[in-house]
This record gives sequence, structure tokens and C-alpha cells, in this order.
Amino acid sequence: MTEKSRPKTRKDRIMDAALRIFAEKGFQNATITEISKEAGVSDATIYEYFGTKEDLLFAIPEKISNDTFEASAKVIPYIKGVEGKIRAIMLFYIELYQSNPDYSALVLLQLMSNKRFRQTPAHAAIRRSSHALLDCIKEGITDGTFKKDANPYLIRSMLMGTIEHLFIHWHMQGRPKGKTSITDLLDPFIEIVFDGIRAKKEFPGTTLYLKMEDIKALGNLIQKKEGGNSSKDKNK
Amino acid sequence: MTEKSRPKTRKDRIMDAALRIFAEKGFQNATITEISKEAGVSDATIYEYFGTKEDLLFAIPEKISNDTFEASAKVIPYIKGVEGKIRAIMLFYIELYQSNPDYSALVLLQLMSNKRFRQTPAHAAIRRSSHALLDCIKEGITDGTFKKDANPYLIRSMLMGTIEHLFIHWHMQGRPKGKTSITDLLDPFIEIVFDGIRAKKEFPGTTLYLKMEDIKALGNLIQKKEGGNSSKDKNK
DNA sequence: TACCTCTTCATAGTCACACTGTCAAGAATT
DNA sequence: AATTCTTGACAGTGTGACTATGAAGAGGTA
Repeated sequence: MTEKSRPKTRKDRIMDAALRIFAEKGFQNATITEISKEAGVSDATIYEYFGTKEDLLFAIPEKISNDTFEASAKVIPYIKGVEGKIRAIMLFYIELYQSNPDYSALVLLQLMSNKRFRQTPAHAAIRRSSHALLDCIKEGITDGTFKKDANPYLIRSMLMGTIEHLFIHWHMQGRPKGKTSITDLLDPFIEIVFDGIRAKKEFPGTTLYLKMEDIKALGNLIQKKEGGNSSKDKNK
Repeated sequence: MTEKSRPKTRKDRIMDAALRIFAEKGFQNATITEISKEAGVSDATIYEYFGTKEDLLFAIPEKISNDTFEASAKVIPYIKGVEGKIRAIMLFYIELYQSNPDYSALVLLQLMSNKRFRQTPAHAAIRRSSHALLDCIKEGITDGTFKKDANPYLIRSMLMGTIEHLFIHWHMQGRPKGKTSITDLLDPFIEIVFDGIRAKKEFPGTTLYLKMEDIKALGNLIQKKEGGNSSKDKNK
């Protein structure tokens, strides 16, 4: 994050080419020769950077997963109220999926079901995000925002499963009719979930309508504040 | 369905073996030789029944998908009220996933993301089920059970996405703690969704607590009634 | 310029596995 | 006994992941 837009190394070019080709044709139907041609290097060069074709596949989502997790981990503690936090995490997810459709298709369709992928650093980042969401939900149950008997695992699956299902379907068979983006559905979606699990029905949720722009602005603010300080303490 | 438990043909044995091995090692890591050994036939015999290794993979879910769709299509029209219908469809899904974990893992993790699979009869059956659910939701919006401004695609993704997410997670990393089955989560889950989209809040849903046993009993009842009649007219 | 060393890449392989062709052995039919 | 039909063993072929080798270029020392 410190060095912005450094020149693309050969390694970067290979990963960019691989992402494009894997997303288009699927891992199995893509050949190394194809990728090496697209990247402008030879087959053997790829094997200097990546041990196997699968290692190349696994390397692709690592940076973007880590960056997203770090960005969200930096901002979330500054948001008050679990509803706001949960909403912010969902916004990060959606933003990630919408602005990197190739990455998302790769991760959701080809990597999540791969046993070996589950032992890579990229998957660890994804797990941390998922765990952060679960923690927020549990916090909401503890602090009385949500019903005492709500099942946090179920809630998490509702939140993530729905978004993933929407994304996968839209990715594979086009979005239905007049809809423009998943973001448009977020408000009614979250409202249904929160309505169903809120302890006090009349409570509207103070930060419910936080938008991605707000979160980005918050991120910049935090960045600046830390730039002035010694860069290590940011615990709440 | 007429001939019950006919002796296993070689073709059946090959598909059984393939299901086991594909589910265990994944499509790519399974070899034809392995499957032929498990099925007690030679490699070439497999190619007498299936054009390619992928054709074999696609053939596996066909029967079970069709059977499930037909069973649900037969029962649903007899259930009054969209909430009961939707609940029944969800019960069929869950029943399908829980009693055929190998099939489900194969379909959810390896087939749904395959472009060519989307042109097979098995996928057509899956699409019909999904469409039937969507129709129920739309009916609920039209007849005033659900809010006028509810988005039927969102609701469908909530219903199916959540269940699939739960199943995939439990399949891959074990179910959390004291939970026994997805069925246990169905009541609170459906309650949250319906609570969030019902037009009249006090309306409890007459058939809300229908169980899988009830549906099976209903199926048998219909079976018998039809057995007495000419077997071709059952339009509502 | 001549000589050495080190990095980077292209060529020409090897190997595993999906898939095919051939033919013999057995079962069923006549 | 003669004939088709079905099945499987075996020996291929072709593709594509992966590797071993050596050439081309960059940098250093006389």
C-alpha cells in the first residue's frame, strides 16, 4: 500500500493474465501456454515464479483478500453499534464482488470448493473476515440489540449466503430485468434480516444507512490521523 | 418409479462408483482407472456408456434431481397458502441435501460452477425447482401475503443462498457445536424471512409448521388416489 | 577487447492420463 | 455347431503439465 502503482513485474503480468484466462475458461480448461502467451513470457518462466499451475491459481486472490480484510479491520472499530458494523462489513463484501468480478467468480466458483485452497494465506484472510462478521453478530446478541435466542451461525449464513447467491446467479445468467446492482438490494435485504432478529422492534439502528462512500471517507480520515502519530496504536 | 429396486446394471454400478470417488477426491483428481476398478469393470467399458469423463459426471445427478423435482411438483399444488408452499419447497431442498450428502457436495461444489453442466437435463430440473420457488414468492406478493414492494429475486436468494451456505460450510468444516441438523434451523430461519416480508404482521401462516413427514404422507395419499384413477390427469 | 560469472528465458524434451482401436473370450441365439 | 452380441485386456495416441539444458544478455575485472 505504501508504493503506489509500481511498474508491473513479470510476476504481476503473469498473475493478471492468469486471472483473466482462469475467469474466462475455468481453471481446468485454461492452459499454461495460453497464459504465458497472454503475459508475453515463456511457459518455463511461469514455473520460476510458481511451483505448479495450482499455486499460480492460489496466488491470485491473496493480495486482494488481504487488502480488503485489512481495510475493513481498520474501519470497523470506529463504527458505533453492531448494526452499523454489520452493514459496513456487508458493504465491503459487495464492493469487493462488484468491483472485481473476475476475482469474485474465481474465488466463489472455483476456489472455495477446493480443499487445498483452504490452507493458503488467501483463505486465511477470507476466514478472518467471516469470523469478524460472526463476532459482530454475537456482540449484538450479547448487548441486547438482537434477540437472545438468535443463532449467530444462521444469521451469518443468511448475510453471506444471500449475497453470494445473488452474485453467482447474476454472474452466470445475467441480472434480472431493471436491477442495476447488488448494492440496490442491500437496504431492503438488511432490513428484512434485522427486522427479524432485533430485540426491540421500534429501534431503528443509528448507523443503518451508512454508505460505502462514508466508509471510504472514514478510512481516509483514519489514515491521516495515523500518519501524524506513531503508526502502531489503533485499538479502538 | 414403477420398477422398485431393480437389479443394478453395470451402468448403475459405474455411476455409483463414480459418485463415491468424485465426491471423495474431486472430479480432476479422480481417474477413470480408479472408477473402473471400484465398479469392477474395465476402463473401456465406461466409454461404452459415457462419451467422456465429464459426461459421466453430468449423468450422476440427473435421476435424483428429476425425482426430487417431480415429487415436489406433485405435492405443492395440494398445499394451501404460499407460506406453506414455500416451506414445503425448502423442506424438499433440505431433505435432498441431508440425505444425499455426496450428491449435494458434487452439485453445489463442482457442478453449479460448470458452464457445460448448465445445458444438461439435470440442471434443467434444478432450474425448474428454483423457478417454482420464485413463482410461489411472486404469488405471495400478488395475493397480499407479502409486502407489495418485496423483491422476489432477493427473497429467493435469501431462501436458497442461506441453506446452500449452511450446507457447504457444514460439509467442509463440520457443523458448529451442539447443532444436529439444518432442519433444526429451518423454523427460526423461515420465521425471520417471513417476519421481514409479511404484509400483515399478526398473520401467523396457517401451514407454517408443516413437517417433512406430513409432506411425505401427503405424497403417499396422492399416489394412492391416482393409482385408482387413470394415471394422467393431475392438474390441481 | 578478452574473459568470467550470474540471471533470465526458450527449446526440446518426459510423463501421466483421458481416450481409442483391436481382438479374443464368453454368453445368447439359432 | 454356427452365429451374432457383449465385454474387457492391452497396446496404442494425443494433450498438456512440468523439467533439464543451454543460449543470450548484464555486470565485473584485467
